[in-house]
Amino acid sequence: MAQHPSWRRIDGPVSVPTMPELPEVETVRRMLEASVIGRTIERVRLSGLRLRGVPHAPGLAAALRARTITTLRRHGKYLLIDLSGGHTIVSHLGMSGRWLFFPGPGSKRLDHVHVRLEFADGSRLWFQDPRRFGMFRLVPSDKLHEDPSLALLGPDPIADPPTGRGLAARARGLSVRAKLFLLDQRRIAGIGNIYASEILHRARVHPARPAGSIRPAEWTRIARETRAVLAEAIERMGTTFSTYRTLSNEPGSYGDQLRVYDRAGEPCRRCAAPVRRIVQGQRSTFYCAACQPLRATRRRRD
DNA sequence: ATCCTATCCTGTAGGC
DNA sequence: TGCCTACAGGATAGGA
Repeated sequence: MAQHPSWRRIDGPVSVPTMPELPEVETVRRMLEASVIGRTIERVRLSGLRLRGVPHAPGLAAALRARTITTLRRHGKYLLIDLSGGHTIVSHLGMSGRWLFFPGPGSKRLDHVHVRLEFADGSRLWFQDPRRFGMFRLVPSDKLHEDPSLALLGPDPIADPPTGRGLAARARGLSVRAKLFLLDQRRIAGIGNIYASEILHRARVHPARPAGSIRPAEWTRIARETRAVLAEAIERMGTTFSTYRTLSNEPGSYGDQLRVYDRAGEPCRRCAAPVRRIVQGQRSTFYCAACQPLRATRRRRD
């Protein structure tokens, strides 16, 4: 995959696109990797507000201080920031979380910043999250597998690309609907509401199909489109809606590629039938009734 | 096993 | 122009 220019080291204030699903978190990971590896935390300021309804652990600031960032990893939508001394920051962007990196010293007035890390050279890394659905926790690195949020996660589809055979095996006998199957982080980690609709549209599988009724050839398409959609979205630095943009940071451009998401009533890009919106699990699903029949039909080519 | 609802939150868009 | 309300959704707990 071609190295995107924005993944190089950044010289201006940096933040990253949302809405955060796997491709957006991977974009964050790559951008931070280019900026913060090897930096040592000198000062820590916390907002004191709860994230995801949970207060910061006592001693969090002290535990972060004097630690050096060694590695940035990702599993699904979780970003893992390894520190010297054997601890790892487990972070999740929730709905509105953002990481911001400022290469130089200075002060900036900004609302909803919950964690401010200042490095020895004056550069700064901030975690901002207006809606506070996000997560920022420090966990012993050797206990990550016991972490309640991480322990149950399914395979990451980038590290461990799904196959039709594998998905079909996991879906055998299940009545859960296709869209909710893809959304369930215990089955596959990283697919959110936008990409679930996109994957099923490209795979031509109706979102309300019971997972156990989906045929092997259809699972093969779902697996292939999962890999393709995620790879293309990462290439384009994710999906960004118009509200989000910063000075030196391009927004993700995958939004231009969306075929059904948020396009209710607009023509399907494949067959021009109007895109439909339904609600599954209290959230919107978008699909094309013509391209994604509710009943499996015989097709010329799969 | 699965479904449903509620919870946590604020910014945005729509109606009037 | 401003006020009000509905809506957006990731993870998770609890009840059916």
